[in-house]
Amino acid sequence: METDKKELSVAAKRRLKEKQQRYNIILSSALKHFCEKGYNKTTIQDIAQSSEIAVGTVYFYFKNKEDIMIQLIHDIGRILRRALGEEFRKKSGSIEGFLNAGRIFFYEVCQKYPDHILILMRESVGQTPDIEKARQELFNKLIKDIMNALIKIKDHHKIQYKSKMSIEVIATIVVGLFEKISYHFLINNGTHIKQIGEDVLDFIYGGVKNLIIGKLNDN
Amino acid sequence: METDKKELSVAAKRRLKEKQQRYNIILSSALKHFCEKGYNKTTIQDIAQSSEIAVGTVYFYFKNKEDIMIQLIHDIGRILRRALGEEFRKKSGSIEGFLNAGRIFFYEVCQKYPDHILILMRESVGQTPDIEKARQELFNKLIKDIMNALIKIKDHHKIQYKSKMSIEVIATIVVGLFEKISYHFLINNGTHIKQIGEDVLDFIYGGVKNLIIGKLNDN
Amino acid sequence: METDKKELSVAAKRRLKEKQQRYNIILSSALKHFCEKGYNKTTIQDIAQSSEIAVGTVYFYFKNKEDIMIQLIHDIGRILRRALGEEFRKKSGSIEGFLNAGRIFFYEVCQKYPDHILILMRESVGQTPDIEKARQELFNKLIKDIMNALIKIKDHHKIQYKSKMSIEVIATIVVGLFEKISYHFLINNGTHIKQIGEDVLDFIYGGVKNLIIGKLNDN
Amino acid sequence: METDKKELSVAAKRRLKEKQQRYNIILSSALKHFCEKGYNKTTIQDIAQSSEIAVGTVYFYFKNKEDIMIQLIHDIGRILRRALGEEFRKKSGSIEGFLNAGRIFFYEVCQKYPDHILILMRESVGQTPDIEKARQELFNKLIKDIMNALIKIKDHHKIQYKSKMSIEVIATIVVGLFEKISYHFLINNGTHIKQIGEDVLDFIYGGVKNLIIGKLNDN
DNA sequence: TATGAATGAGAGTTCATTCAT
DNA sequence: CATGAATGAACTCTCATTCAT
Repeated sequence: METDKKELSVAAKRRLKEKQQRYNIILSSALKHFCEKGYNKTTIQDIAQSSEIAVGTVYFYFKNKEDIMIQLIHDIGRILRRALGEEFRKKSGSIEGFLNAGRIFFYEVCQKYPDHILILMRESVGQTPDIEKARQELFNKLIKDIMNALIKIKDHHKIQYKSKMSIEVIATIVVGLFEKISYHFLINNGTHIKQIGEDVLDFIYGGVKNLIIGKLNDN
Repeated sequence: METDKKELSVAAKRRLKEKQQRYNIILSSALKHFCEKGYNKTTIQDIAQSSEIAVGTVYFYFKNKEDIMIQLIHDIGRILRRALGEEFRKKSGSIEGFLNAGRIFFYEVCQKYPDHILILMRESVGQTPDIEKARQELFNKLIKDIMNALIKIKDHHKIQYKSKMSIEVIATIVVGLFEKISYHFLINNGTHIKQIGEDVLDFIYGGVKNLIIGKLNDN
Repeated sequence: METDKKELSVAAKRRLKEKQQRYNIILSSALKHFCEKGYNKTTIQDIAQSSEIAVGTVYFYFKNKEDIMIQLIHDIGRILRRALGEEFRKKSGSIEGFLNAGRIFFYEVCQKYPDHILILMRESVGQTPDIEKARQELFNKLIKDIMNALIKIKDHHKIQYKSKMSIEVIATIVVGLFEKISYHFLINNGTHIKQIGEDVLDFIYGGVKNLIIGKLNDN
Repeated sequence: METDKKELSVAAKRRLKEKQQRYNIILSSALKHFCEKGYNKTTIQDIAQSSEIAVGTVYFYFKNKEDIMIQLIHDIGRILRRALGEEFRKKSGSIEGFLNAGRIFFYEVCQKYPDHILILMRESVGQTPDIEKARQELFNKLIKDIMNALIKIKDHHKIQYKSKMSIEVIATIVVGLFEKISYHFLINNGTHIKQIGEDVLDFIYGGVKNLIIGKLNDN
């Protein structure tokens, strides 16, 4: 009896695991196709076929095609924010931590998840209102994360920002800057990354310095 | 005979003018629809209807739907590069001219052509390979324009850039930065524009200063 | 052993009762959904969900979706024929009993089972051949019930009908008449029911009188 | 020149006529299929195929499948109301004209347009809200037409109706009665029509007589 | 040049039914 | 008995493009 129960439980666990796996397989199939052919040219058939399931099964796991893209954006958001959040926390309040987060994005996230970045920067743009909303929400969250980091920098380094908009401006600039840079250099060609990265960080450092009153003495 | 010819010539002129007008009407109808509904959701019938012509006529003026978007991107490119080019030429080589160009983009182009900017930044993204190509070419030209301006600054101010990539990095950053900033602040809401604009220019100025060796003494 | 058997028997009874309950829950869920959304727009998943069972379980109790509708029609038939049969029997052969049956349909069945009536009059119409068959069979039975009542009236009141078709015509008319009346007045709005009911019965009475030879003295 | 113009005009007329013909072909194809297989089992492909046009062309003439059914109902309405209206007008106000209209429906409309009647009575029932609306509207118009005829009878014969609802009740009954009768006898079998028709009219005559105060002296 | 009816491949989505657990 | 994930055929509808007039 006990073994029976255990076996059942094991079977249930396995089924649950399989379900989660299927979900992930569909998502990564979609990611691959969206990158290769674009969102519009990718059909549900394509996704089903390379996931080795029936078309209808896709609709068991996702509400519709749009929903797949939105979940993908959420995934990317989780990856990005976790990576940046960790780095912000390491040297909380210091400008170094801030620049390190940029380094992480540039050297690690973009290298490890180029497809995800491509989805976020290109394939999810201008599709449907709901996808646009998900994209915007993610960017707004990123901007807020960066604004929080900038506020901590203010307190830690005992500085002031030039205007009440400066924090939002810096955060927005940094996000746009990384968006373009990652797209321009990583997607088109992957050379001189080290040098580019350092230049970008120098640019940001210079930009931030020029929008504060006070000095960023490193501790 | 002569009078006939003259009459024909007048008629021909009128026809030519009408032809040009139709072309422009189609383009501006398309612009409007692409902004409101996006490229994919806009149909040729939509464009024909609001241009008050037949569907078939659209195909006399444009090869296909894709071609309309591409011509639109070319238009936007002409507007943007003319505005920036003029400004670069005014104070050629000086950092002020460089920053002024940014000011012009921010205060004039974005205000005057918000729909065009939206097309370039969002609706033309991730559609077809040829559209993507046109978009990329425009951005590359803008980046090159800026790189040229930066080279002139180098000569004029007698400075050096930190690395051989710096010029390209700065140009790319500036384009991406304006892309995000214009989208984030101008499209979403139009408040505090003056303050934001100055912060952005300060940021750029700081960023550039941090990527050069030498001083930007205003001659 | 015996106790075991008894326990089993109790359990079996309970299971049997539960089974019957499930069957009824499914039927009433289907009834509700068919009325609200129509037969075609109602899915098995809808029915399963509001019955709080799994989709597969529905197929244990019913052969298929069609079967659910057919059982529903049988149910409605049972309700209707029981109510009318009782009334016919009470004053067997008298025209009063005949009119009373109409009264019962109008004042009691329609009030108590508006959803069932809606199913019979609208939602079961024009769906599948088998459903149509079940519907027709029910109506034919009703017509036959009424024809039998009319025959008894003939014998009891010692009258003749004008033609050999008259009985069938009256029966058919009465069914169609109630169908439309119930739909028009009870489903759309429930006002003036008393007055309408009396008018309807007067109409039927006048109609019947005009199709017989002899007098309907209430002896 | 003139001949040219005339030829163009002729061509234009022909094209317009062809367009109207296509519209009618689609409508009659749909009518046929809806009767044979029912609304749900009929596909747009079916209709397109037997109209010898492409699927897309159907959507040039009709908004969607629902729209085809609704236009069909409108057609039926026009046929019915024209036939009845003519008859009502012939002997306006007399009970004979009223009964004659019934005769026309029974002996002519049902014989000439059995498929249309089947659509109205069965295939259009319980499909979509908009179809149901069109159906209801038609029946309501018919009921109103009959009510108007009954009012004229009141004035002409100088009679009163038993209650304020009587007119609406009679009209509703008559519509429902013909609905069922036509369906029961014409669709199932077409025998004894003459006898049935007379019985039905006698029934109606008796019913009406029993809901009025005064005498229906034939002028 | 201009027209607009016609095309038809192809898309997303639904859902009754099955069956291994 | 009950479950619910999986199926896949079938449907409606779209729309860029063509071409006879």
